[in-house]
Amino acid sequence: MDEKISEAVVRRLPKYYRYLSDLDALGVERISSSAMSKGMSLNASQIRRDLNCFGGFGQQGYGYSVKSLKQEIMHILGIDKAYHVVIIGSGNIGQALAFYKNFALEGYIIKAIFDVDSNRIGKKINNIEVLSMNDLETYLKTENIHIGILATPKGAAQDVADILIKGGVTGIWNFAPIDVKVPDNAYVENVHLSDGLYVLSYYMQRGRF
Amino acid sequence: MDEKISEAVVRRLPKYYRYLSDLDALGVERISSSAMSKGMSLNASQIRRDLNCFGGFGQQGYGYSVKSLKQEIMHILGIDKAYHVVIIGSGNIGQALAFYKNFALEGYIIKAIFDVDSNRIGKKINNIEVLSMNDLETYLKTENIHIGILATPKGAAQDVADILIKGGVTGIWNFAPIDVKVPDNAYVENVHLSDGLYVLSYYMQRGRF
DNA sequence: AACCAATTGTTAAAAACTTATCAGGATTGC
DNA sequence: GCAATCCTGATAAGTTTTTAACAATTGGTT
Repeated sequence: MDEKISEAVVRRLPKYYRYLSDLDALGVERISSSAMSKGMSLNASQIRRDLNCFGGFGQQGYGYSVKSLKQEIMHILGIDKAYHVVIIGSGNIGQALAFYKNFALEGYIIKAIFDVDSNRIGKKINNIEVLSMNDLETYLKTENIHIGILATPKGAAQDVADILIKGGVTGIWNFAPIDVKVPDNAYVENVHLSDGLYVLSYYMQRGRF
Repeated sequence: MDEKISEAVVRRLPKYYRYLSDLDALGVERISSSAMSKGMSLNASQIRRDLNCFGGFGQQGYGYSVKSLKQEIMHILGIDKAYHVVIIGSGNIGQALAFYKNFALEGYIIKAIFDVDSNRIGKKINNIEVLSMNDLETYLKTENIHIGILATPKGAAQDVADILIKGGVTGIWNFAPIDVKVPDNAYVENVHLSDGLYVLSYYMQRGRF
Protein backbone atom coordinates (compact mmCIF):
# COMPACT_ATOMS: atom_id res chain seq x y z
CA MET A 1 0.00 0.00 0.00
CA ASP A 2 3.01 2.24 0.23
CA GLU A 3 4.85 1.48 -2.98
CA LYS A 4 4.79 3.60 -6.07
CA ILE A 5 1.56 3.22 -7.97
CA SER A 6 2.11 2.49 -11.64
CA GLU A 7 0.44 4.63 -14.26
CA ALA A 8 -1.26 1.54 -15.67
CA VAL A 9 -3.10 1.15 -12.38
CA VAL A 10 -4.04 4.83 -12.22
CA ARG A 11 -5.45 4.70 -15.74
CA ARG A 12 -7.73 1.84 -14.77
CA LEU A 13 -9.22 3.72 -11.83
CA PRO A 14 -11.63 5.79 -13.92
CA LYS A 15 -12.87 2.58 -15.46
CA TYR A 16 -13.58 1.11 -12.05
CA TYR A 17 -15.27 4.33 -11.08
CA ARG A 18 -17.50 4.27 -14.12
CA TYR A 19 -18.42 0.65 -13.60
CA LEU A 20 -19.20 1.12 -9.92
CA SER A 21 -21.29 4.19 -10.68
CA ASP A 22 -23.36 2.15 -13.09
CA LEU A 23 -23.82 -0.62 -10.55
CA ASP A 24 -24.75 1.90 -7.90
CA ALA A 25 -27.29 3.51 -10.19
CA LEU A 26 -28.83 0.07 -10.69
CA GLY A 27 -29.08 -0.39 -6.95
CA VAL A 28 -26.47 -3.14 -6.69
CA GLU A 29 -25.01 -3.21 -3.20
CA ARG A 30 -22.15 -5.68 -3.32
CA ILE A 31 -19.81 -6.96 -5.98
CA SER A 32 -17.00 -9.50 -6.10
CA SER A 33 -13.81 -9.10 -8.06
CA SER A 34 -14.80 -12.00 -10.29
CA ALA A 35 -18.18 -10.44 -11.08
CA MET A 36 -16.43 -7.17 -11.88
CA SER A 37 -14.01 -9.15 -13.97
CA LYS A 38 -16.81 -10.43 -16.18
CA GLY A 39 -18.53 -7.06 -16.41
CA MET A 40 -15.40 -5.17 -17.31
CA SER A 41 -13.35 -7.72 -19.25
CA LEU A 42 -10.47 -7.44 -16.84
CA ASN A 43 -8.72 -10.17 -14.92
CA ALA A 44 -10.06 -10.63 -11.38
CA SER A 45 -6.58 -10.88 -9.89
CA GLN A 46 -5.71 -7.61 -11.48
CA ILE A 47 -8.74 -5.91 -10.02
CA ARG A 48 -7.97 -7.15 -6.50
CA ARG A 49 -4.34 -6.17 -6.92
CA ASP A 50 -5.21 -2.71 -8.24
CA LEU A 51 -7.65 -1.94 -5.47
CA ASN A 52 -5.25 -3.26 -2.89
CA CYS A 53 -2.69 -0.62 -3.85
CA PHE A 54 -4.84 1.85 -1.99
CA GLY A 55 -6.21 -0.23 0.85
CA GLY A 56 -8.07 -3.38 1.73
CA PHE A 57 -11.53 -2.31 0.72
CA GLY A 58 -12.96 -5.78 0.32
CA GLN A 59 -14.05 -8.45 2.69
CA GLN A 60 -13.37 -12.15 2.33
CA GLY A 61 -16.44 -14.14 1.57
CA TYR A 62 -18.41 -11.02 0.76
CA GLY A 63 -16.66 -8.89 -1.84
CA TYR A 64 -16.76 -5.12 -2.04
CA SER A 65 -19.50 -2.71 -1.08
CA VAL A 66 -20.36 -0.88 -4.29
CA LYS A 67 -21.20 2.40 -2.63
CA SER A 68 -18.18 2.64 -0.42
CA LEU A 69 -15.74 1.39 -3.02
CA LYS A 70 -17.05 3.97 -5.44
CA GLN A 71 -16.59 6.59 -2.78
CA GLU A 72 -13.04 5.43 -2.08
CA ILE A 73 -12.09 5.62 -5.75
CA MET A 74 -13.59 9.08 -6.08
CA HIS A 75 -11.43 10.11 -3.20
CA ILE A 76 -8.31 8.43 -4.58
CA LEU A 77 -8.83 10.12 -7.93
CA GLY A 78 -9.46 13.41 -6.20
CA ILE A 79 -12.74 13.96 -8.01
CA ASP A 80 -14.71 14.45 -4.82
CA LYS A 81 -13.86 18.12 -4.67
CA ALA A 82 -14.26 21.23 -6.80
CA TYR A 83 -11.76 22.50 -9.36
CA HIS A 84 -11.63 25.90 -10.99
CA VAL A 85 -11.00 25.65 -14.69
CA VAL A 86 -10.27 27.94 -17.61
CA ILE A 87 -10.56 27.00 -21.25
CA ILE A 88 -8.07 28.49 -23.70
CA GLY A 89 -9.38 28.65 -27.23
CA SER A 90 -13.03 28.90 -28.18
CA GLY A 91 -12.89 26.90 -31.39
CA ASN A 92 -14.70 23.63 -31.97
CA ILE A 93 -13.26 21.75 -29.05
CA GLY A 94 -13.23 24.68 -26.65
CA GLN A 95 -16.89 25.32 -27.31
CA ALA A 96 -17.89 21.68 -27.04
CA LEU A 97 -16.21 21.47 -23.64
CA ALA A 98 -17.76 24.74 -22.52
CA PHE A 99 -21.18 23.34 -23.28
CA TYR A 100 -20.57 19.97 -21.70
CA LYS A 101 -22.89 19.88 -18.72
CA ASN A 102 -21.33 17.03 -16.79
CA PHE A 103 -18.17 18.94 -15.99
CA ALA A 104 -19.99 21.41 -13.82
CA LEU A 105 -21.98 18.59 -12.24
CA GLU A 106 -18.78 16.78 -11.36
CA GLY A 107 -17.19 19.81 -9.79
CA TYR A 108 -15.08 21.09 -12.66
CA ILE A 109 -16.24 24.68 -12.72
CA ILE A 110 -15.37 26.61 -15.84
CA LYS A 111 -14.65 30.16 -14.76
CA ALA A 112 -13.69 31.75 -18.06
CA ILE A 113 -12.73 31.14 -21.67
CA PHE A 114 -9.82 32.93 -23.34
CA ASP A 115 -9.34 33.60 -27.02
CA VAL A 116 -7.34 35.79 -29.38
CA ASP A 117 -10.23 36.39 -31.78
CA SER A 118 -11.65 39.86 -31.16
CA ASN A 119 -14.99 38.77 -32.63
CA ARG A 120 -15.42 36.35 -29.79
CA ILE A 121 -14.00 38.36 -26.91
CA GLY A 122 -16.72 39.87 -24.77
CA LYS A 123 -19.33 37.35 -25.88
CA LYS A 124 -20.57 34.49 -23.73
CA ILE A 125 -20.53 30.79 -24.43
CA ASN A 126 -22.98 28.82 -22.32
CA ASN A 127 -23.03 31.81 -20.02
CA ILE A 128 -19.25 31.77 -19.57
CA GLU A 129 -17.38 34.96 -20.48
CA VAL A 130 -14.88 34.95 -23.31
CA LEU A 131 -11.89 37.09 -22.33
CA SER A 132 -8.86 38.22 -24.25
CA MET A 133 -5.73 36.08 -24.21
CA ASN A 134 -3.85 39.29 -23.37
CA ASP A 135 -5.60 39.35 -20.03
CA LEU A 136 -4.85 35.74 -19.11
CA GLU A 137 -1.70 36.47 -17.15
CA THR A 138 -3.39 39.20 -15.09
CA TYR A 139 -6.50 37.08 -14.61
CA LEU A 140 -4.48 34.26 -13.11
CA LYS A 141 -2.99 36.63 -10.56
CA THR A 142 -6.34 37.40 -9.01
CA GLU A 143 -8.24 34.14 -9.60
CA ASN A 144 -7.23 30.82 -8.15
CA ILE A 145 -7.37 28.45 -11.13
CA HIS A 146 -6.46 24.79 -10.79
CA ILE A 147 -6.83 23.42 -14.29
CA GLY A 148 -6.29 24.88 -17.75
CA ILE A 149 -7.82 23.25 -20.78
CA LEU A 150 -5.78 23.85 -23.91
CA ALA A 151 -7.92 23.99 -27.03
CA THR A 152 -5.64 26.18 -29.09
CA PRO A 153 -3.88 25.50 -32.39
CA LYS A 154 -0.71 23.52 -31.87
CA GLY A 155 1.60 26.47 -32.46
CA ALA A 156 0.24 28.31 -29.44
CA ALA A 157 -0.14 25.40 -27.03
CA GLN A 158 3.26 25.34 -25.34
CA ASP A 159 3.40 29.12 -24.89
CA VAL A 160 -0.03 29.21 -23.34
CA ALA A 161 0.86 26.27 -21.12
CA ASP A 162 3.86 28.21 -19.84
CA ILE A 163 1.66 31.19 -18.98
CA LEU A 164 -0.81 28.94 -17.18
CA ILE A 165 1.88 27.25 -15.13
CA LYS A 166 3.47 30.58 -14.29
CA GLY A 167 0.05 31.75 -13.10
CA GLY A 168 -0.23 28.90 -10.62
CA VAL A 169 -2.18 26.34 -12.61
CA THR A 170 -1.00 22.82 -11.73
CA GLY A 171 -3.00 20.74 -14.19
CA ILE A 172 -3.23 21.06 -17.95
CA TRP A 173 -5.59 19.09 -20.14
CA ASN A 174 -4.16 19.50 -23.59
CA PHE A 175 -6.17 18.93 -26.76
CA ALA A 176 -3.62 20.46 -29.13
CA PRO A 177 -1.79 17.85 -31.23
CA ILE A 178 1.55 18.35 -29.56
CA ASP A 179 3.14 16.98 -26.40
CA VAL A 180 3.09 19.92 -24.02
CA LYS A 181 5.83 19.90 -21.40
CA VAL A 182 5.39 21.12 -17.84
CA PRO A 183 7.67 21.26 -14.79
CA ASP A 184 7.64 18.49 -12.21
CA ASN A 185 5.32 20.26 -9.81
CA ALA A 186 2.60 20.37 -12.45
CA TYR A 187 0.95 17.69 -14.53
CA VAL A 188 -0.26 17.56 -18.12
CA GLU A 189 -2.65 15.15 -19.74
CA ASN A 190 -2.09 15.15 -23.48
CA VAL A 191 -5.19 13.96 -25.28
CA HIS A 192 -4.24 13.66 -28.97
CA LEU A 193 -7.68 12.79 -30.24
CA SER A 194 -6.65 11.90 -33.75
CA ASP A 195 -4.10 9.38 -32.51
CA GLY A 196 -7.03 7.19 -31.58
CA LEU A 197 -8.47 7.53 -35.05
CA TYR A 198 -5.15 6.45 -36.53
CA VAL A 199 -5.00 3.43 -34.26
CA LEU A 200 -8.53 2.61 -35.32
CA SER A 201 -7.48 2.81 -38.97
CA TYR A 202 -4.55 0.53 -38.25
CA TYR A 203 -6.67 -2.21 -36.75
CA MET A 204 -9.35 -1.86 -39.40
CA GLN A 205 -6.73 -2.53 -42.01
CA ARG A 206 -4.59 -5.11 -40.30
CA GLY A 207 -6.89 -6.81 -37.87
CA ARG A 208 -6.13 -7.37 -34.26
CA PHE A 209 -3.50 -10.09 -34.76
CA MET B 1 8.83 -8.69 -38.80
CA ASP B 2 6.25 -11.42 -38.79
CA GLU B 3 5.34 -11.68 -35.14
CA LYS B 4 2.29 -10.20 -33.55
CA ILE B 5 2.60 -6.47 -33.09
CA SER B 6 1.78 -5.39 -29.56
CA GLU B 7 -0.76 -2.68 -28.92
CA ALA B 8 1.88 -0.67 -27.09
CA VAL B 9 3.82 -0.42 -30.34
CA VAL B 10 0.76 0.47 -32.39
CA ARG B 11 -0.13 3.27 -29.99
CA ARG B 12 3.27 4.83 -30.44
CA LEU B 13 2.98 4.95 -34.22
CA PRO B 14 0.82 8.10 -34.31
CA LYS B 15 3.41 9.79 -32.15
CA TYR B 16 6.15 8.89 -34.60
CA TYR B 17 3.96 10.08 -37.41
CA ARG B 18 3.34 13.42 -35.75
CA TYR B 19 7.02 13.91 -35.00
CA LEU B 20 8.12 13.02 -38.52
CA SER B 21 5.49 15.31 -39.99
CA ASP B 22 6.89 18.16 -37.95
CA LEU B 23 10.43 17.40 -39.04
CA ASP B 24 9.33 17.15 -42.64
CA ALA B 25 7.56 20.48 -42.42
CA LEU B 26 10.81 21.98 -41.14
CA GLY B 27 12.65 20.56 -44.13
CA VAL B 28 14.68 18.00 -42.16
CA GLU B 29 15.72 15.17 -44.46
CA ARG B 30 17.31 12.57 -42.24
CA ILE B 31 17.03 11.58 -38.61
CA SER B 32 18.71 9.02 -36.39
CA SER B 33 16.96 7.02 -33.70
CA SER B 34 19.01 8.80 -31.04
CA ALA B 35 18.00 12.22 -32.35
CA MET B 36 14.36 11.11 -32.38
CA SER B 37 14.90 9.78 -28.89
CA LYS B 38 15.83 13.23 -27.62
CA GLY B 39 13.05 14.99 -29.48
CA MET B 40 10.36 12.60 -28.35
CA SER B 41 11.52 11.53 -24.88
CA LEU B 42 11.54 7.90 -25.88
CA ASN B 43 14.37 5.39 -25.65
CA ALA B 44 16.34 5.03 -28.88
CA SER B 45 16.37 1.25 -28.69
CA GLN B 46 12.64 1.27 -28.40
CA ILE B 47 12.26 3.43 -31.47
CA ARG B 48 14.48 1.16 -33.56
CA ARG B 49 12.68 -1.88 -32.24
CA ASP B 50 9.26 -0.40 -32.92
CA LEU B 51 10.09 0.59 -36.48
CA ASN B 52 11.73 -2.73 -37.11
CA CYS B 53 8.48 -4.52 -36.44
CA PHE B 54 7.37 -3.34 -39.85
CA GLY B 55 10.58 -3.44 -41.84
CA GLY B 56 14.17 -2.23 -41.96
CA PHE B 57 13.53 1.34 -42.89
CA GLY B 58 16.84 2.69 -41.64
CA GLN B 59 20.34 2.56 -42.94
CA GLN B 60 23.42 2.01 -40.86
CA GLY B 61 25.60 5.08 -40.59
CA TYR B 62 22.84 7.29 -41.98
CA GLY B 63 19.64 6.86 -40.02
CA TYR B 64 16.15 7.17 -41.44
CA SER B 65 14.90 9.30 -44.30
CA VAL B 66 12.25 11.55 -42.76
CA LYS B 67 10.06 11.69 -45.83
CA SER B 68 10.02 8.01 -46.59
CA LEU B 69 9.70 6.90 -42.99
CA LYS B 70 6.75 9.22 -42.56
CA GLN B 71 5.25 7.72 -45.69
CA GLU B 72 5.83 4.19 -44.42
CA ILE B 73 4.11 4.94 -41.14
CA MET B 74 1.18 6.53 -42.90
CA HIS B 75 0.87 3.35 -44.87
CA ILE B 76 1.23 1.10 -41.83
CA LEU B 77 -1.45 3.07 -39.99
CA GLY B 78 -3.63 2.97 -43.06
CA ILE B 79 -4.11 6.72 -43.09
CA ASP B 80 -2.92 7.12 -46.66
CA LYS B 81 -6.35 6.37 -48.03
CA ALA B 82 -9.88 7.72 -47.79
CA TYR B 83 -12.51 6.62 -45.28
CA HIS B 84 -16.22 7.28 -45.39
CA VAL B 85 -17.52 8.33 -42.01
CA VAL B 86 -20.85 8.99 -40.34
CA ILE B 87 -21.33 10.81 -37.07
CA ILE B 88 -24.11 9.67 -34.78
CA GLY B 89 -25.32 12.39 -32.47
CA SER B 90 -25.17 16.09 -33.20
CA GLY B 91 -24.62 17.33 -29.68
CA ASN B 92 -21.52 19.12 -28.48
CA ILE B 93 -19.00 16.52 -29.49
CA GLY B 94 -20.72 15.51 -32.69
CA GLN B 95 -20.81 19.10 -33.84
CA ALA B 96 -17.22 19.81 -32.88
CA LEU B 97 -16.09 16.81 -34.90
CA ALA B 98 -18.28 17.77 -37.83
CA PHE B 99 -16.60 21.16 -37.93
CA TYR B 100 -13.09 19.86 -37.51
CA LYS B 101 -11.38 20.64 -40.82
CA ASN B 102 -8.40 18.34 -40.54
CA PHE B 103 -10.48 15.19 -40.81
CA ALA B 104 -11.50 15.94 -44.36
CA LEU B 105 -7.93 16.96 -45.18
CA GLU B 106 -6.64 13.66 -43.89
CA GLY B 107 -9.10 11.60 -45.85
CA TYR B 108 -11.81 11.01 -43.25
CA ILE B 109 -14.81 12.15 -45.21
CA ILE B 110 -17.92 12.78 -43.16
CA LYS B 111 -20.87 11.74 -45.30
CA ALA B 112 -23.74 12.35 -42.93
CA ILE B 113 -24.77 13.03 -39.37
CA PHE B 114 -27.61 11.18 -37.66
CA ASP B 115 -29.72 12.35 -34.77
CA VAL B 116 -32.99 11.64 -33.02
CA ASP B 117 -33.86 15.30 -32.43
CA SER B 118 -36.46 16.39 -34.98
CA ASN B 119 -35.35 20.01 -34.59
CA ARG B 120 -31.99 19.11 -36.05
CA ILE B 121 -33.00 16.61 -38.71
CA GLY B 122 -32.99 18.17 -42.14
CA LYS B 123 -30.60 20.93 -41.16
CA LYS B 124 -26.96 21.03 -42.15
CA ILE B 125 -23.88 21.22 -39.96
CA ASN B 126 -20.79 22.46 -41.76
CA ASN B 127 -22.61 21.57 -44.96
CA ILE B 128 -23.20 17.99 -43.85
CA GLU B 129 -26.79 16.78 -43.77
CA VAL B 130 -28.38 15.76 -40.50
CA LEU B 131 -30.54 12.70 -41.08
CA SER B 132 -32.93 10.82 -38.85
CA MET B 133 -31.65 7.95 -36.75
CA ASN B 134 -34.58 5.98 -38.10
CA ASP B 135 -33.00 6.08 -41.52
CA LEU B 136 -29.57 4.93 -40.43
CA GLU B 137 -30.13 1.26 -41.14
CA THR B 138 -31.44 1.94 -44.64
CA TYR B 139 -28.73 4.49 -45.31
CA LEU B 140 -26.01 1.95 -44.53
CA LYS B 141 -27.49 -0.44 -47.07
CA THR B 142 -26.90 1.92 -49.95
CA GLU B 143 -23.81 3.80 -48.80
CA ASN B 144 -20.47 2.18 -48.13
CA ILE B 145 -19.45 3.56 -44.75
CA HIS B 146 -16.21 2.52 -43.10
CA ILE B 147 -16.22 4.35 -39.79
CA GLY B 148 -18.97 5.39 -37.39
CA ILE B 149 -18.33 8.06 -34.80
CA LEU B 150 -20.49 7.60 -31.72
CA ALA B 151 -21.35 10.89 -30.06
CA THR B 152 -24.60 9.78 -28.45
CA PRO B 153 -25.61 9.61 -24.81
CA LYS B 154 -24.27 6.50 -23.17
CA GLY B 155 -27.62 4.73 -23.08
CA ALA B 156 -27.85 4.67 -26.86
CA ALA B 157 -24.24 3.90 -27.69
CA GLN B 158 -24.25 0.09 -27.75
CA ASP B 159 -27.51 -0.13 -29.69
CA VAL B 160 -26.29 2.29 -32.33
CA ALA B 161 -22.98 0.45 -32.51
CA ASP B 162 -24.86 -2.75 -33.24
CA ILE B 163 -26.76 -1.09 -36.07
CA LEU B 164 -23.55 0.30 -37.51
CA ILE B 165 -21.79 -3.05 -37.42
CA LYS B 166 -24.79 -4.78 -38.94
CA GLY B 167 -24.68 -2.18 -41.71
CA GLY B 168 -21.13 -3.08 -42.62
CA VAL B 169 -19.17 -0.52 -40.64
CA THR B 170 -15.91 -2.04 -39.38
CA GLY B 171 -14.56 0.78 -37.26
CA ILE B 172 -16.23 2.65 -34.40
CA TRP B 173 -14.80 5.68 -32.69
CA ASN B 174 -16.78 5.90 -29.49
CA PHE B 175 -17.06 9.06 -27.43
CA ALA B 176 -19.86 7.85 -25.19
CA PRO B 177 -18.70 7.07 -21.64
CA ILE B 178 -19.19 3.34 -21.96
CA ASP B 179 -17.07 0.50 -23.35
CA VAL B 180 -18.82 -0.43 -26.55
CA LYS B 181 -18.36 -4.05 -27.64
CA VAL B 182 -18.01 -5.16 -31.23
CA PRO B 183 -17.45 -8.54 -32.90
CA ASP B 184 -13.97 -9.71 -33.83
CA ASN B 185 -14.17 -8.62 -37.42
CA ALA B 186 -14.73 -5.00 -36.37
CA TYR B 187 -12.77 -2.68 -34.14
CA VAL B 188 -13.75 -0.03 -31.63
CA GLU B 189 -11.70 2.76 -30.18
CA ASN B 190 -13.24 3.89 -26.92
CA VAL B 191 -12.22 7.46 -26.13
CA HIS B 192 -13.54 8.19 -22.63
CA LEU B 193 -12.55 11.83 -22.52
CA SER B 194 -13.28 12.39 -18.88
CA ASP B 195 -11.08 9.49 -17.81
CA GLY B 196 -8.14 11.69 -18.73
CA LEU B 197 -9.48 14.47 -16.58
CA TYR B 198 -9.77 12.09 -13.65
CA VAL B 199 -6.21 10.89 -14.13
CA LEU B 200 -5.14 14.52 -14.24
CA SER B 201 -6.94 15.14 -10.96
CA TYR B 202 -5.23 12.13 -9.43
CA TYR B 203 -1.74 13.33 -10.27
CA MET B 204 -2.52 16.91 -9.28
CA GLN B 205 -3.47 15.64 -5.87
CA ARG B 206 -0.94 12.90 -5.32
CA GLY B 207 2.00 13.91 -7.45
CA ARG B 208 3.74 11.66 -9.88
CA PHE B 209 5.48 9.46 -7.30
C1' DA C 1 -22.67 -24.24 16.66
C1' DA C 2 -20.34 -26.21 13.09
C1' DC C 3 -19.72 -26.71 8.38
C1' DC C 4 -19.63 -25.23 3.54
C1' DA C 5 -19.11 -22.02 -0.04
C1' DA C 6 -17.47 -17.68 -1.39
C1' DT C 7 -14.05 -14.33 -1.84
C1' DT C 8 -10.24 -11.58 -0.44
C1' DG C 9 -5.22 -10.29 0.00
C1' DT C 10 -0.83 -12.05 -0.93
C1' DT C 11 2.79 -14.52 -2.89
C1' DA C 12 4.64 -16.86 -6.80
C1' DA C 13 4.94 -17.63 -11.76
C1' DA C 14 4.43 -16.17 -16.39
C1' DA C 15 4.19 -12.90 -19.90
C1' DA C 16 5.02 -8.55 -21.87
C1' DC C 17 7.58 -4.63 -22.40
C1' DT C 18 11.68 -1.73 -22.14
C1' DT C 19 16.47 -0.87 -22.10
C1' DA C 20 21.36 -2.09 -22.88
C1' DT C 21 24.83 -4.04 -25.65
C1' DC C 22 27.29 -5.02 -29.73
C1' DA C 23 28.62 -6.89 -34.30
C1' DG C 24 28.46 -5.44 -38.83
C1' DG C 25 27.54 -2.46 -42.52
C1' DA C 26 27.25 2.46 -44.45
C1' DT C 27 28.73 7.09 -44.69
C1' DT C 28 31.71 10.79 -44.34
C1' DG C 29 36.09 13.18 -44.36
C1' DC C 30 40.54 13.26 -45.73
C1' DG D 1 40.35 4.70 -51.56
C1' DC D 2 41.04 4.11 -46.67
C1' DA D 3 40.19 4.87 -41.93
C1' DA D 4 37.38 6.63 -38.46
C1' DT D 5 32.87 7.35 -37.13
C1' DC D 6 28.10 6.69 -37.14
C1' DC D 7 24.07 4.11 -36.81
C1' DT D 8 21.06 0.22 -37.54
C1' DG D 9 19.12 -4.34 -36.53
C1' DA D 10 19.45 -8.13 -33.51
C1' DT D 11 20.08 -10.37 -29.33
C1' DA D 12 20.42 -10.41 -24.49
C1' DA D 13 19.38 -8.62 -19.98
C1' DG D 14 16.48 -6.26 -16.93
C1' DT D 15 12.13 -4.42 -15.44
C1' DT D 16 7.37 -4.03 -15.16
C1' DT D 17 2.92 -5.79 -15.62
C1' DT D 18 -0.31 -9.38 -15.75
C1' DT D 19 -2.08 -13.76 -14.42
C1' DA D 20 -2.38 -17.83 -11.50
C1' DA D 21 -2.54 -20.12 -7.12
C1' DC D 22 -3.73 -20.58 -2.44
C1' DA D 23 -4.07 -19.86 2.60
C1' DA D 24 -6.96 -17.31 5.53
C1' DT D 25 -11.24 -15.28 6.74
C1' DT D 26 -16.01 -14.20 6.50
C1' DG D 27 -21.08 -14.97 5.71
C1' DG D 28 -24.66 -17.88 5.14
C1' DT D 29 -26.97 -22.46 6.13
C1' DT D 30 -28.40 -26.37 8.39
